[in-house]
Amino acid sequence: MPAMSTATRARRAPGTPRRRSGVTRERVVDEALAIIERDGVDALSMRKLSAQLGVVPTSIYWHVGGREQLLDAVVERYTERLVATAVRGRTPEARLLSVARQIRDMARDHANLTAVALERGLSPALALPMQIALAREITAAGLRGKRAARATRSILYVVGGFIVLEPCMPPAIPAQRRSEELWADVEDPALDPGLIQEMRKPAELDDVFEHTLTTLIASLLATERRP
Amino acid sequence: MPAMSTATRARRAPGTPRRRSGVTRERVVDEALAIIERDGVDALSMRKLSAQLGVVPTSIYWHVGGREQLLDAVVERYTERLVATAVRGRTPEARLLSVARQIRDMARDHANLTAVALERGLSPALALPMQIALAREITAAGLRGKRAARATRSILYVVGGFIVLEPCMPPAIPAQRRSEELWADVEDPALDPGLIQEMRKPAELDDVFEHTLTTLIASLLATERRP
DNA sequence: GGTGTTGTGGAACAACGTTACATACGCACG
DNA sequence: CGTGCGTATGTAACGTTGTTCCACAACACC
Repeated sequence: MPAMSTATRARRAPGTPRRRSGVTRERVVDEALAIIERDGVDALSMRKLSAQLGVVPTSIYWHVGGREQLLDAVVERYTERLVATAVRGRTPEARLLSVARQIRDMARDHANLTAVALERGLSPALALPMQIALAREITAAGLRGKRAARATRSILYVVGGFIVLEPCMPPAIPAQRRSEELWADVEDPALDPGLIQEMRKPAELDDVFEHTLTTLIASLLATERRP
Repeated sequence: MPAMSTATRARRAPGTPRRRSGVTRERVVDEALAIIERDGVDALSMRKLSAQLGVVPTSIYWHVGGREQLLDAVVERYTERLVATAVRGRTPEARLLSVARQIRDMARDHANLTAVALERGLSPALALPMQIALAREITAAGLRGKRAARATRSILYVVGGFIVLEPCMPPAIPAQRRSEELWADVEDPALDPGLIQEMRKPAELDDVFEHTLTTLIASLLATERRP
């Protein structure tokens, strides 16, 4: 079996599918990717996938080595498809925020695939282009060396955190008490009443994202640039 | 079947186990929690669990309603066990950082349970005490109303992000190229060479956490307090 | 003692990932 | 033109999973 990611398909010129079934490793991975993107990882069953390709399960076991390796291949293919878009903004702060938003939007547009990629820990390869995009703006902002690296990682991890956190948030998972409702019962003299009142309103994740990153970026650039 | 979380166990005084098998809803949930905490969610199978309790699977299906509801019960029980520890530090910044660290450490000490809780979206109930702890320090720092709420959520979400992000990081998942290795091939004139050099060293998540939160907290308090 | 709720056990269903084995195809070589 | 070998597919099965149906024992209560 070929099975290996960048496989040497034996003594065969690469990219020649042939054979009567028409099922290629390419097609298997593509179909799997489509299924995952549409219905999530759990919806991907080797049997259904093979049926959808009009073959018996063992065939796709021959092309890709197993479910795990198939998922790896899907993530790999997904990574290849990601393209960088233009960075907007004039000030370094605005440009960094723009990159951060892009990363988050991209992850959100393919939530199911992002989940798989993160679950399998293939995030580094997936995140490298974004790291570079961030690092560019940070360099442009005047940060150097260790301080620049720390700023890059700070922003990257905070953005990544929001991405991974999103599927865990109430709107995504109903049938449980939301944070706002829990705050309704809170009475604490050590807490500002106005704060409590605000916490009882539902949290808009987008707003928190914007506010957090604006604050963080400003601070990273300011603190590090001056001394 | 009782099945419901806060169940009315029919006409029976609450807390009287009886019956010859000795298997109670309590014991089932406890055992499930122990298994998950030790070996992760995937290691929890209804059959193994029942075998470990010396019963046939249908029994535990009677006590808890099914796997999903069992997991909910486990998370609920886990939430009850969480206790707040003392907050350290003199300045508001130090105290906030202390709370943030505590939240992260707590999640890390029970990584498997935290993962389940987040996966099932029961984070709000789990995070409420921590939200309150944060809100207290923020109130003490002088922030009020909407600004205080935004600061609370910013810190909470960043901490939560680091928690959820941790299992996705390279050390947790080997057998793939780490971020540092990928940076080895990066050559970009728009990037500070010192930055690239630093990015080639492995990232210490703890350091990033400390640096990010120190920066963020300082900025949240400073920006909001002055005007 | 009968009666009914409260549990337990046995057996089975459907679906899953995966494997061992046999078989058909198609190209390359003699 | 035939033959062989690697390539690709099909058949059948194993072991595991969550879950349900049904029968039956144990206890509480009237």
